[in-house]
Amino acid sequence: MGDMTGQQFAAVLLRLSFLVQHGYGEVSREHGLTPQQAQLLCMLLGGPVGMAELGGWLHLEKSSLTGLVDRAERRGLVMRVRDARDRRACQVALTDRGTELASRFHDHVSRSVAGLGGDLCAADRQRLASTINRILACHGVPVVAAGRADDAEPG
Amino acid sequence: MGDMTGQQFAAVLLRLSFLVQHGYGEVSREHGLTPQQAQLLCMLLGGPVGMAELGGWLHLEKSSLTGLVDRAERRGLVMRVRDARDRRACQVALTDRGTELASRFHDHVSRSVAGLGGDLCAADRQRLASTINRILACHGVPVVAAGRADDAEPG
DNA sequence: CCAAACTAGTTCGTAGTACGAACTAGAGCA
DNA sequence: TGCTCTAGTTCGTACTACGAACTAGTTTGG
Repeated sequence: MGDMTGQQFAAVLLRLSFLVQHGYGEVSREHGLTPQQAQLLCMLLGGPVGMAELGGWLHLEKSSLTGLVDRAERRGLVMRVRDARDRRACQVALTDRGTELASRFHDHVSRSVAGLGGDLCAADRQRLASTINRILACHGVPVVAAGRADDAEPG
Repeated sequence: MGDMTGQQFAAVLLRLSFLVQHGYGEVSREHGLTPQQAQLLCMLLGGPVGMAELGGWLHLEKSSLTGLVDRAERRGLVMRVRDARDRRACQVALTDRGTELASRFHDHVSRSVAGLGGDLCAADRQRLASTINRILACHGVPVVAAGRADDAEPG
């Protein structure tokens, strides 16, 4: 149990990440969403966002985002709001139905993912979270999923 | 810094997982692979595996796996080996080219993901890994990615 | 021994994801 | 006014994933 190779460390992170993603996908599916659509909705929970910014958050090319938003719009979950200042640009906003679905999804997926660490004691969870937060901070993760850089400052 | 809500805990795990997946996708791309193809190749690094088992590991329906293996086979990365015992079944094995690519990818992605925790001290990395391992063990993660349940017993 | 039931994997149709190149339209500046 | 830049869309291609229906082998029960 002495030193750990980088490979071992990486393998652990990768496995956790695949586990979390799998859970995310399952919950999405239960809500009739693809993981990408679910992530989009969660990004919008804090209010309307421009296409360009959204593309940055999701690491998507603009053409990919157009398609994602198109499909969500067709389903009545989001709408494009033309920007009055710059008539080329538009903001993407949740519809009422989208807001409700996004909230339910966010709630459900949070519970589900939090449940993964169910058998850790509070101290372990706290330590885990704070170490991970240190990693995230170093890699400029302002927002990734399930409710942007939300109003929760753990530290 | 007292108690942490489940939501906060979940958000941290989700962000880490999206960060790791993003890195995984980038490295895949640099090797001319999709993340799915890369994961498939890594699963095969330990030797040929039957379609059914592979589907379980990757959480894929059999028809999805057929397609994934088809495309990898077309690219000359894997091949189907008919099972002599049960002539319905087949094992998927890496070709020489596939083995080389998989090894290079695995090496690269391991370095890249391990690098995410670069500014943690050895003790922190060790503690992080062992806590995550506890989570993984409780959720029966025998193998997820980047080199199955490999010959490395960290504890 | 042979038919019925079962299993491994494939095929097909559909929907969604993601990209890059080419394009439209509006904004901004000389 | 014209030139350039930028926001987003369109289009064509490749890939992902699913379920239903199917093929071909295996196993089981009469």
